[in-house]
Amino acid sequence: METNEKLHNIRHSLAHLLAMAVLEKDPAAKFGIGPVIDNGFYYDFEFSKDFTLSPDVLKDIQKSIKKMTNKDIVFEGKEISASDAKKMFADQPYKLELIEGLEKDGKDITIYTSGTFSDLCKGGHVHSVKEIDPEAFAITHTAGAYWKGDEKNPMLTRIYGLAFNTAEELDAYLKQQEEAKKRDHRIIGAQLKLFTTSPLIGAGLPLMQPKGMIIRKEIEDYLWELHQHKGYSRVWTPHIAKEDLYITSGHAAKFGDELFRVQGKEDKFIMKPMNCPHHMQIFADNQFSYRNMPVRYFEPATVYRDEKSGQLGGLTRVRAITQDDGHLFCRQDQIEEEVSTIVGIIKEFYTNFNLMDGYWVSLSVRGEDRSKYLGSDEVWDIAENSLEKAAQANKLNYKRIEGEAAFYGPKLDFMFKDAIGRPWQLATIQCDFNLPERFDLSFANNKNEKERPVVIHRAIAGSLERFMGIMIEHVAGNFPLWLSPVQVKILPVSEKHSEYAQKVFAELAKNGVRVELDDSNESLGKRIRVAKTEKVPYLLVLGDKEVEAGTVTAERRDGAHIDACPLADFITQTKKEITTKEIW
RNA sequence: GCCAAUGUAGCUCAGUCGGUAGAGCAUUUCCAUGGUAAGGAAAAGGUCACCAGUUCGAUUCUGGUCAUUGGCUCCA
Repeated sequence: METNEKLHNIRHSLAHLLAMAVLEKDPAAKFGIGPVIDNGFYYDFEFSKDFTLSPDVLKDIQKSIKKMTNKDIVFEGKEISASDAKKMFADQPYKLELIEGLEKDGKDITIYTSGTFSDLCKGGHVHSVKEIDPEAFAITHTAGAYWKGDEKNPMLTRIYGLAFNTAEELDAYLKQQEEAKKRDHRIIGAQLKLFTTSPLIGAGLPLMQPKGMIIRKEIEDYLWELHQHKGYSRVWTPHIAKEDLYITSGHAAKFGDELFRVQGKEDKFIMKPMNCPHHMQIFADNQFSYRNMPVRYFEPATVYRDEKSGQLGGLTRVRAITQDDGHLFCRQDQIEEEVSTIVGIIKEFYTNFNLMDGYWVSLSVRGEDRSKYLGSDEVWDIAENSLEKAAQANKLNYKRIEGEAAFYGPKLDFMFKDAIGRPWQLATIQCDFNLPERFDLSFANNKNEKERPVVIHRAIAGSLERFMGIMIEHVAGNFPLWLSPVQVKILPVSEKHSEYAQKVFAELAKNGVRVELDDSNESLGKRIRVAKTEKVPYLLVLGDKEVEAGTVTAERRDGAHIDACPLADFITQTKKEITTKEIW
């Protein structure tokens, strides 16, 4: 705890020093705020019009901060009146705004002085900047950031810095960042030829290469496998629909300029941004009774959203999103059981991908601004309570989060942590009393009256693109056998062994193993190297020994060896590992 | 969308203070028939992202567009 506090103080003090250094370069700079963040600190500035913050200037700033840490600069704090503070920061509009805010809230105003520089600040510094190790911090990069995080406000320039107790910790952090970069799904995706992009196709519209498509298809098939015996039916809906559909559903008003619009010869269409209204039309085509409920539809469907350009990247944020979408229509008294079934599917799915450790669930409910949501308080209360009960019944590690609900209903959002600890929102279960109302959906209850069904929206993987991107990074390209685009690669030692290699290849392929044969005109060492960089799970090197004995010699990606294994045994074992989705 | 950086061969990158470009890997062909992480040689490959402007001349300078990256904002 004490070391944490010290580190916090170092980072906070460095933010002050950063401001001091900036002041040397641009005496007329206006100051925003300079808080401590994970791994470091930042400070927001508005620079003079004629000042440019070049990379060289940034280096100079870092140099002058390092010099400061040699001096015995001491932080001294004192409480002052609002009027004094306003005088003191008369030429600092952002500071004035902060002072007025503090004054309004009746809070104390303190300033901290270090050398010739004073800043509005509630404290938490080192005593003297000499305590800061000049080798344990770095000014890293700049970015634009809206004042107070509101895009209506002016954009300031944010300077980021890293800071740790020791130079070793800084080094370790930088190394870890490098490791994370090697896992980047955009880099691995290009190396392993999983997907690509083209400026002619457009931003946020990645294309699946054959190898990427194998992974995607396996994930999709697995998802369907988890649903097909639980009462779900596959449906399919077109990619565009008339604008009226989304006016009725309320999505047109909600999504606004994020909708891709398609002008037909006569009608206005919209590229579907979600599938719910479509699935509701499928439901509406039937005369269901209470005996038929729940009715469950499943569709891995691509939807289109015109996300802001600056928001797009890789597979994790795209404009063509394929959801493993499902909607089920049920009676109110069935919600809890249905949610439990879905939770079961989610647990099985994520356990199999080794992602269950450290998960948590957000029970996302309405915020204070009720104008953002459809429907009455009464209906929302029922929906929120049903989800909470289901969360409790399933012993989910959940937290209630205000203001995170969908506009039509509350949700259970599942957060999972990947191999390097980054959290991702993936699965979601949403309870909806409102869209059925808008589309006037009904079934016949046991009194033969029309009753309104509840709709549960749910996605397990969330988006296939995003899930795939996360998986690539989670396993760093080392896919489990069942997901690997190439499961086994055969390398004949020389041309003499080609015939046997062909035979082994044919046997494996016949048994449904994804197998490649590399009999190219390259040295064996070269072909092994290529196979390793492709992260192929099993490598079979076949030479005189194997031909003679009719066996295979395999090396597993993790280094395990299988020597002189009869071909039939290798096939049986590989097939078993594939069907059980074994992870090693 | 906003702030900024970047864009040279399929990939990773040199280079040109304005006179139309080069390496390694990959590709193709030939030689070598190789037992666990790069055998050798040759060839081919570029409208220097795109479009304007300045200039005798632009890959290089200026402006715009597109794309990518890092942030901010957003993510039903």
